[in-house]
Amino acid sequence: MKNILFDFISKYISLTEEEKNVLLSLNLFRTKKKGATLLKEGQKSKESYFVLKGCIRTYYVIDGEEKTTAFYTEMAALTPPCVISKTASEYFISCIEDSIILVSNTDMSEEINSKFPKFEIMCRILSEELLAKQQIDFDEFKTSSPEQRYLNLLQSRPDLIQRVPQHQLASFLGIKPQSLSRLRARIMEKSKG
Amino acid sequence: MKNILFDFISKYISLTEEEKNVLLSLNLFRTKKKGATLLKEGQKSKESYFVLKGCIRTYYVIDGEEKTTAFYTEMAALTPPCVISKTASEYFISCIEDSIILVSNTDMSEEINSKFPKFEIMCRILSEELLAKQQIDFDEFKTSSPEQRYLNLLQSRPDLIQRVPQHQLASFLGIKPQSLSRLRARIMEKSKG
DNA sequence: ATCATTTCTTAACTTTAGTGAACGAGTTGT
DNA sequence: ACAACTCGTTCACTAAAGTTAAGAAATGAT
Repeated sequence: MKNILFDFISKYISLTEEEKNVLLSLNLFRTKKKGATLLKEGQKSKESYFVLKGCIRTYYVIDGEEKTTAFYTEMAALTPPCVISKTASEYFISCIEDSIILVSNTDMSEEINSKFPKFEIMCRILSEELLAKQQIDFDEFKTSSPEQRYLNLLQSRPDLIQRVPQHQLASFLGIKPQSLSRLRARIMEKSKG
Repeated sequence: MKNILFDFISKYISLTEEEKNVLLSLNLFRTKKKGATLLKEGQKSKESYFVLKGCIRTYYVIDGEEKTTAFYTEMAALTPPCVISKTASEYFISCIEDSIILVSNTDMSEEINSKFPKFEIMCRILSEELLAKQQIDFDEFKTSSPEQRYLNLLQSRPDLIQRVPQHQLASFLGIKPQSLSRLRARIMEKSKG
């Protein structure tokens, strides 16, 4: 697990052994069971997450229905909007699989950032990259039909289709589970005929 | 114009008069005519933008058709994904109105950030905030129908409906111009009957 | 192992978006 | 002033997603 973390960090900054030890001494790794909840709607939180192994999802409950909007798998980082805005969370976060998550909190991060300006720089670069990546994803979503979105997902994150329940995939694609079933049948039909 | 910039910055960090002067001495303000292009598809760029006055849009050309995905108005910042990934741009940026834009470039920003760690912190916070805000927008988009999206926009950015052409608004909402016309007629009908 | 629950698929029907075409209003360029 | 465009709207038609309901398959709990 340590290696996954340090491999990730090394893409942005280089750490000395001492710095690595400081990080490890904070004991941030958590193992979570499938189905475990990390954050609930209405809750306040200062926690950010980094997925070392497994898969977590964010979902809203709207009119009693779960609407899954994002999946985070290995090497993905998530700071919920409520942590930034210091307001109550509008959504839930839970584990889709047994997972190992690095959980950090804002106060601790601020402290580390002020002690090690390197981290401040990493956080800035990481945020910029995530923002750019999300802009592209959002644009792709806006400019595609549900069917194209599904085909794109098949290309870009084929693992998700395997490890995530269909009804959660559906709302991730912005449609109902029945529509996803139908759309998949339609695609199969096309590739046959 | 200076005031708009410094008011914006003051939300994140406080600047001394000297620091303000350093910023102004860089001469970053640009006035642009309606229709002027800031970035073209296929082009490489190191420029980031901050809108002081006016409105700019990002759009793709897909199968010969313009697909507008975002609008940036007063006090909005934009670093195109291609600047972060150092690749050729996938989209265009142009002015919808006569605008005053602050244009900065990566090399200059890096230099300022290393000289004034304050700016590094501001950039990190700003990126985190924009990321959080965009996550919410994306989630809202995914969980809404086109009609709901239009009604939301009417609430959250009523000025856009006035200052932006309908067909650009349509692709921003993820639909065709004809569908937006129809959808608006439908809403009018409902509020009457 | 069995029962209960959840998940996925299918189907029929309704609603809405996409498509192609036409029209009038407003703009631009000459 | 005129022609050429662009833009927004409307219409008829097609295609696809939402809705409601039912049943099969998979999962979980006792």
